[in-house]
Amino acid sequence: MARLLEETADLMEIDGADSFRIRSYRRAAETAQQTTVDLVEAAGDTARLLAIDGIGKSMAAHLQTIAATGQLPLREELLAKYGAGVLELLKLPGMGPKTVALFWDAGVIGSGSIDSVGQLAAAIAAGRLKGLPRMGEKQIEKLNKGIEDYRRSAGRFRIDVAEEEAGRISAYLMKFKGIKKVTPAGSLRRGRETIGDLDLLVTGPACAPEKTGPAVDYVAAYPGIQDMIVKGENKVSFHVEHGLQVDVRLLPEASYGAALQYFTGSKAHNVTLRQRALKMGYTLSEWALARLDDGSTAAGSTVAAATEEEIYAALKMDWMPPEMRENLGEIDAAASHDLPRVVELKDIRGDVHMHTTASDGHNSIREMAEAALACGYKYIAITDHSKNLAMTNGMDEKRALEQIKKVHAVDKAMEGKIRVFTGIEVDILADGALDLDNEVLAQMDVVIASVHTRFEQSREEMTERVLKAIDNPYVRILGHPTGRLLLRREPFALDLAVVLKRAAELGVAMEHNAAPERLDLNDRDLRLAKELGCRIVMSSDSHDSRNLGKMGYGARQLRRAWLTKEDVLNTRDAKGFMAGLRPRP
DNA sequence: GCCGTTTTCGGCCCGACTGTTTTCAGTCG
Repeated sequence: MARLLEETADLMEIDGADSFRIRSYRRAAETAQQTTVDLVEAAGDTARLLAIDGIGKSMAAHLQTIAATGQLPLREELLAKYGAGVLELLKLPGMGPKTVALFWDAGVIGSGSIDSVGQLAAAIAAGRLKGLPRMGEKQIEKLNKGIEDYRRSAGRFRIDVAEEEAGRISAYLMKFKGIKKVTPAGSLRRGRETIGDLDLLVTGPACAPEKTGPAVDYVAAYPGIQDMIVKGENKVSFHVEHGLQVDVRLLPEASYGAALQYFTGSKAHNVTLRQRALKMGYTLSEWALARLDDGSTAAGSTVAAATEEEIYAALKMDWMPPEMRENLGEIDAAASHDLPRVVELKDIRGDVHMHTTASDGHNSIREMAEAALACGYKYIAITDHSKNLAMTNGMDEKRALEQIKKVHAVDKAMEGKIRVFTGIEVDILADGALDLDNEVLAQMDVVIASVHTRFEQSREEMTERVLKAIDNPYVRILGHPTGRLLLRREPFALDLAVVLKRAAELGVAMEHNAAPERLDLNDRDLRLAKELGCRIVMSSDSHDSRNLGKMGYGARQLRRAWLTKEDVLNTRDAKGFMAGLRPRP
């Protein structure tokens, strides 16, 4: 639904529709993407749709049409007019709706075509763009480069990959005298699971207005740059390895808070925030929150600019963590001082999903325990794979029982500095049965059940399979519930709401697998899990002692889902954690 | 197309950068 609405908005823009009408479609698309309401189900009840912010009478009817037919007539109509290929054309850098419309009017691209990028490339090669308005030599060259970039563009990047790149660039920038601070903003700061491009804010004396020249030159000399996109007074944009786009912004220290707020976003959060500012007689930009003197100019006196806290305070709001800034109600909550205190990484006291050399891990039980102790944890559970996963050297019943003894030995050897629980990540077989006998599972402290095979099952089969697995009374946690691998493998088909409801009844906890390639459940599904009464356990799923420290990526997803300490079982001490798990039969 | 401590009509966020413009349009975030 989100995709159809978004594409309709794109097409309407090419068609020259009213921009505010277009905005409504985009807003509805965003809502469809983020809501925990099952829109197909809600389509039967118009009042439920109308209750959603940004959904009015027309949009509700559109949603109902999509739910019933899988199509939106307006989109079909515009696609027929301009050709399906224009949607791809819009993704080219520097290519917007006006340019698409220009090319369509000029016959450069045609209706019915699905390869508008190819058509455009051919038109450029044939020199058919010459003479069109705004199509000077440089513009055409830019389009050509845009096509090249697009054809090898990498799209989105995992949060850990983006963070490492940010670290490298920051280290380089900090060597410049006069640069005092480098802060990642944008979706990285908001902790999104994938990042489209990297926003880096830079400040210090070298970033003072009209004196940025040398600093800009230094930024532009970063050795990792593959090609330069933009080099201006306050902004340098370039691509680094794998096509990741980096936007570096230089800002004076006095504006740093305004800039950080602005470039952290999200866009939707900022739009709503600026509307609020206007109502209060202010205007908000990356430079400052300023008084709107007589409405004629924005040159009023500065109200707040140096820190985010003072800007939010001037707007009569509480400051909120960046992870919450998605325009999902946080602005109202901050204004009425009702923001929940979301969980923090330091609240996490134990990690109960990790592997050792007994299956496919790289370290011994003892090494994992020592590393976890160094992370400040009070307890861990050792949860190696079961025999069905032969490629991981998964354990059969006999080895699993031996492993219990080894874990007990290490637990004892740690002398109470850290508790080491026994456990298993037992495979959920294709029919929903578990891979190890109940007699063995009964002896494990932490039984995590996970799907690792036969991802291609139908939604019905997979849902039955998982329901059957969690019905087993020894299962205490459902591991990586949707099985996705970010940017590599889609989640398997599953009626998650049904599973979550049943898990809540049974007392089976949902894992949030914090490994940056999984982050499973995702933020929206975590919200849904909370709404349906599930408890969450966050785990690192470490296969190497060095990965124990990567829990922070998961913590950010929990914060994005507005989860509090109380919602997450492993914020409790060892005793409280075990008491919060499903009781053993 | 949505929405209401300005409003059921008439509003709807803000600025940087680029190219080809001689004062601005288009794109981007």
